[in-house]
Amino acid sequence: MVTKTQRHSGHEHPRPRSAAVVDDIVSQLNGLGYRDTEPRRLVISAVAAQGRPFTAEELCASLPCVGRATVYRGLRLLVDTDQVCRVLLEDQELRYQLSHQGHHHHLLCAVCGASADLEGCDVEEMLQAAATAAGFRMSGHWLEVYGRCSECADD
Amino acid sequence: MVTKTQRHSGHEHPRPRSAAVVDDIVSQLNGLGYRDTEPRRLVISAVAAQGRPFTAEELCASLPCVGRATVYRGLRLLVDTDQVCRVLLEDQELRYQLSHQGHHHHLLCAVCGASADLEGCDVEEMLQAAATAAGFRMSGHWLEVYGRCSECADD
DNA sequence: AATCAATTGATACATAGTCGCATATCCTCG
DNA sequence: CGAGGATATGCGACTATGTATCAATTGATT
Repeated sequence: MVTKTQRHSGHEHPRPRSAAVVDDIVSQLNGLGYRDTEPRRLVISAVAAQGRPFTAEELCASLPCVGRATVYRGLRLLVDTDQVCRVLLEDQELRYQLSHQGHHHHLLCAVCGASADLEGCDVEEMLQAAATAAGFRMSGHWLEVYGRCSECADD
Repeated sequence: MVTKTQRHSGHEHPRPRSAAVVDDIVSQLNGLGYRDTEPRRLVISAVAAQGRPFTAEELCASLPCVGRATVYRGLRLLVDTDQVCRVLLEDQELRYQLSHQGHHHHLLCAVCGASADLEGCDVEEMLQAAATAAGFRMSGHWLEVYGRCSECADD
């Protein structure tokens, strides 16, 4: 377990993290013409508070004061604006996660559910080449990698 | 046992293979202890007759004489025994397709829905290395590649 | 042919998500 | 500051995709 509740002295990071994340997202949405509403903020907050990939229903459950449809709408908005990305588990279950912007892939731990970004992996060119060889013009791809994280690796 | 005589005339006749495919699948299932039933054969036949990735409901629709639950059960059995594989479209729609056995990936045409197997693409090692670097022990992955096939490539 | 577990079909249920619409809320403008 | 109108919310019904239940049927084995 790497993340702990950071009781931070306020020196190195001038702002409390999740609140800043929420503000940031809200202002981005604002720039796109979406209003800053109470339920929306609650949804974003809840999303930012999740430690690992979560399901839409989990999100609903964590927001008993917000209507289910509103949670779903908020989540959809976040996905559509690339603030949140979808993660597909090995058993086909669809989960969501705060996006670390830009195109990337996920490493998913089958045991604890943790997710890590796959760094330094450039499959793009390889896929491009293979697609071209098959007469396709590639426009995108979807990749998920499954395994066990270092903490769950011990059998 | 039905031994359908395979009339094969020279080349480019991609057609009357389906009966043989059905027999082959049925006998494989047989070897695993599953019965050879009429509805099951109908499902397998319908699967083999599909020209491209199909949805479960499409399959149901093409089999009005077979109960919906039976179609779903048959499809699940085929997936579980690796006779059929799942294909995830760009918009997250789940489709199915006769499997060409062994681990492989699909190239999916966004226009006509055709699918081709991705040959000569070995992402495995690359992913393995990246996963290891992140402290993961990789156990599997899921990859779909999207684009346009040669016939739909014309702009 | 008799047996009996596997299979089927109908229907109910489960899960994930969307839609319509009346009401409430934000935000811009005067 | 206080409308007014567009946007968003909440509710509940609805869709889509799939699974569970269970009585009735069927296929393989004897």
